[in-house]
Amino acid sequence: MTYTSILLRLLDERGYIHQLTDAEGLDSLANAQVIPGYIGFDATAPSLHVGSLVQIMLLRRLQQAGHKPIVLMGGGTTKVGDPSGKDESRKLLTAEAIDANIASIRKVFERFLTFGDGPSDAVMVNNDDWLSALGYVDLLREVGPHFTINRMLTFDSVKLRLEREQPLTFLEFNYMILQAYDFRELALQHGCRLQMGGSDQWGNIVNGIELTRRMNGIEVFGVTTPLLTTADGAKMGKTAAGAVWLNEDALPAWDFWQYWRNADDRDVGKFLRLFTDLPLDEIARLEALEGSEINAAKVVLANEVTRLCRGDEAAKAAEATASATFAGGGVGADLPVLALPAEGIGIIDALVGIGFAASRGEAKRLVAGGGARVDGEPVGDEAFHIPGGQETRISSGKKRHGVLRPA
RNA sequence: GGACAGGUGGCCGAGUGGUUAAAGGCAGCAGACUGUAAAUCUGCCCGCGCAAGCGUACGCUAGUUCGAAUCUAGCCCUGUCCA
Repeated sequence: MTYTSILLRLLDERGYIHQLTDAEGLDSLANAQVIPGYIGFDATAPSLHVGSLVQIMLLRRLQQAGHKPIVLMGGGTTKVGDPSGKDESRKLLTAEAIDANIASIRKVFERFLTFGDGPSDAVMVNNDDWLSALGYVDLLREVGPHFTINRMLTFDSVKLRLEREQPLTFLEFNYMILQAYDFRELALQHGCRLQMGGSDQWGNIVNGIELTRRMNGIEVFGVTTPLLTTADGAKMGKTAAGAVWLNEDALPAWDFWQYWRNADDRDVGKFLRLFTDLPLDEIARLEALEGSEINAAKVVLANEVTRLCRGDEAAKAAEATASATFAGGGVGADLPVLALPAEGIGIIDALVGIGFAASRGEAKRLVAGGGARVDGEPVGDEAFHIPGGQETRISSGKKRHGVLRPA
């Protein structure tokens, strides 16, 4: 359908919409009022990673369209221990750890959203505030009658596990009820009318909509985003170094920038639309670049995403490092640095010390395989000694570079 | 509580007494080709050691054996069915 509201047009043309519960209803509501809308986030780690970036940008778009983003932190659900990660039971986090995680995660949201008291200013809430106060019997009486086991069993999240004969605990089974309860609570407390989330959240969102209507007669809406994978089918956000964290202290800006710079050709347009504020005609131009020219578009992508998430300076520094390192064959300021002792250092120790190899064995294999370079020259001898006294460039493969600098 | 089937390296999954640091696949790393892309081909892929080798490792704990991922007992966990 053709949307008339600024919000849905914006979301549609930039590729955020996978499913809508009631497109027309939401469209006309968006024309009529400022919609408070929320997305829930985990508080299991001190930083979110790239996998959550679509949702964060979605809240940003909501605000750009004049509506009110609500960031729901799952402090209460995290307390129980998020069971969604298959069979391994996670360590339960202490309340203090969860609060610290939330504070840390908030720093990233402050870059993407404007917080405050105004009508379209963002707010952050914690479901611990209401979930922890719930009594079990009260919850059962209040919410229990609105869910049938029959229907709960039909949800994909449940059905798949049963079909595969994988464990599904009662805790997990109840998770959807708590999430549904969140939506109703936000509708009452904040006038929230919209929940957004990944496509895997569809069931939970629908439950929340049902529950809110049944208990309070309020009509609320849901939007899901497509499941984001890279063009070769992998989940987003994994690299050699591990997850691509959004927080600066969890992943240096240089590595963050590199992640985007190395995007698959086929993903460039999609990423530009989802993760940057560039106008669509500009994106269309960049996306149309062919052959090696697309690399220019990747640099723009890396710059823009890094700027949003880490700030302008970080983005500029990363780009400068990239051109010095790759185009100039020199060393950029953002590269990792290892102190070079006056007497020099062995190649193996250097590789391990700077973090290019996790163990000495791995470093040796790297050297044996021809992947280790010193000042651009391949080193094939694991006994190779790097002399001290002068700044030296060390590399693992063609992409990971570092600097040995005299102490 | 009972019967049966299971628990193997980041993941999946072979392996029923020595030749098993454990097939194969996926993921990952590196090389070649390129454009810091993809695809393809090649090599690597527990730790320490230059090496011989040593240390860890097949749910946990005790045993049998010259020798165990493989056999025995107990325990823990998961699934299916029964109560």
